[in-house]
Amino acid sequence: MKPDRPPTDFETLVYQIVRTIPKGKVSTYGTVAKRAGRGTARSVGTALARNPFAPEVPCHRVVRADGSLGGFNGETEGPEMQKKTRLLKSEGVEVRSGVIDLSRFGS
DNA sequence: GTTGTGACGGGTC
DNA sequence: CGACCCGCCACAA
Repeated sequence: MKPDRPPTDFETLVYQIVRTIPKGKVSTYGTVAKRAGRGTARSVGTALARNPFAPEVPCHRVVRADGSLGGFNGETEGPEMQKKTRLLKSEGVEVRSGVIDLSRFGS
């Protein structure tokens, strides 16, 4: 199991930015990093991985730069669609083969 | 202070 | 196309 650790300033900053993502849209780790003005996609991914505010911070709205879902949920075309992907679609994001059209949903 | 890891990104093979 | 490599920054040991 992964022991919980108190979030640092950088992580809190990332959570705050991700939390501002409008429904039906998605952002990328690189974009969030740019918004944070600190770190890069690597650090943002690590921060979201430790996201202690699961329902509060829509980490599922954050995807990779290529439109791939990322580590939170990769395979969507299986017999049972993952919850996060389904939720993403519920938000109005078109997820095709585990890939999102950033051309339309990239905030 | 140094090393290793990670929900990434872009480039190269 | 996919697979592989290096570089990036933040965090833990």
